[in-house]
Amino acid sequence: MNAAYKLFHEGSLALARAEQQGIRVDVDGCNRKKKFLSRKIDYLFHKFEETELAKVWRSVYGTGMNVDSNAQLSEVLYNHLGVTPPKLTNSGRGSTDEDALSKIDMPGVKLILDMRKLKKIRDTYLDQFLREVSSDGYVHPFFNLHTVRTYRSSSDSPNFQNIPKRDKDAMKICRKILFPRQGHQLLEVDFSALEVCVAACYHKDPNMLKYLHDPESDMHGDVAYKIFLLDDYDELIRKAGAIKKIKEFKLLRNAAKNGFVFPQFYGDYYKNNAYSICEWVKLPTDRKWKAGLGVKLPDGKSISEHFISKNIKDFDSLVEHLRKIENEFWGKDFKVYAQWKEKQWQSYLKNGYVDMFTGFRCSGIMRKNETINYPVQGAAFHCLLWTFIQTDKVMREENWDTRLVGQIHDSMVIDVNPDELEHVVETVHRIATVELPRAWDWIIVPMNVEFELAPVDGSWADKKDYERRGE
DNA sequence: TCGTTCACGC
DNA sequence: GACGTACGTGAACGAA
Repeated sequence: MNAAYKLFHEGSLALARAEQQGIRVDVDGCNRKKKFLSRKIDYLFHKFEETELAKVWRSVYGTGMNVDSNAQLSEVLYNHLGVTPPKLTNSGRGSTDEDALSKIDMPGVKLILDMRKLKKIRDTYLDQFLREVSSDGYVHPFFNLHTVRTYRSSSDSPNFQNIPKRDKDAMKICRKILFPRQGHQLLEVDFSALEVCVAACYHKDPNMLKYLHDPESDMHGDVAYKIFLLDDYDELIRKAGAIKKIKEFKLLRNAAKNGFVFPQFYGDYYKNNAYSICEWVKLPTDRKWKAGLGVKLPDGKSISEHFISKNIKDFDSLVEHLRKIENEFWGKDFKVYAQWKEKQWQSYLKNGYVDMFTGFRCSGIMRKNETINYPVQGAAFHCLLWTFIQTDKVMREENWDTRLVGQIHDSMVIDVNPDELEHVVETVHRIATVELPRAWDWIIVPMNVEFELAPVDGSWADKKDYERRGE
């Protein structure tokens, strides 16, 4: 049987068993949270009605005024109140997304943003759970393998793959409602840097392989050194143990990782990176910098003062700085990676398709970045799916009481019987890190997984890092 | 009903 | 020298 077909056939059966199992919802808690949010939204709306923005809005639209209408908000803000749009939508009017509104210093605008956050939680997530919960108190999210161009999965009814995580308040409200079966606990298993690992299997860049093979090395930290010119702090960083430990450096490392490295891998370029980096370190992009702006370094010095001392005095010189780093990134540090990207594109232009390691083929009209990203994104998910299938198989063969309940592209969620916890963890760890690379010889880098565990009868919001025994 | 905008995940 | 993140689901609006 064709390998790609077999993976998806077995995958859909394993995912169907997870769907059938489902996740317990605290319906009463969900309703209470909804009421609480509605009261808060009402309160914010009353406060909003006192603002100048609301008064002008009502004078323009009368009884037709609708606070949920972005078209109306855009009209009032940019055409009646004379605010200059910080950015435009695709169709050319002033944008009202969070990024744009957060740049406008008006009390009414702030209240709109606050209301939006709460409405998102209530109307997208809580309503979805209440609508989809079955009479036994469980939701059964669908996991589809037939909807996505890259041969990843999708999820719906309810969507289990976009529940808030980064925003801690939203995370708690939404995840405190999701539970395992009585007497069980939720375990989440995450592949570390899965897409980076799979990409490295395609391009085989020697420098990237070195990073992935050496657990002591730190690519994001190294890039942070370059972007923020941290040589002066070298001794401090090494003495304290790591750039990952001191919170000021940790922020710079995150800025480098999420503002430069990952966007670069996905095909973004230095100017966007400069905006993103400025957002991370809280530097203005529209005026000359002076000492005292932005985040602080551990010695109390501001990032702006530090940049200025390195002759980076404003946004434009940061753009120029990042342009050089980008050139070095692809021209020197990851030259072989860059060559693979070009080869991949040329191969698509010649053949009209690109293939994945896992036997899938993407064809049709693609842009350059897509020919590069699709095979990586797809094959990365297939690593998770293979692990999911094997775990499901062992679960049934050994008659576990534990059940797989969901999957989020590079992680899986398991409803565990506490008596079986250690065995489950060891089994999943073995399948993901030993059996997977053995089954697929194209995997030429070490595979790693991390575990998070919630207490018995705890919610999905209560998960904490979990160390395997002997680690 | 469908396109657009917005917001959440990886 | 210019160009320039990928993949989804779902809610709400508003025009057709």
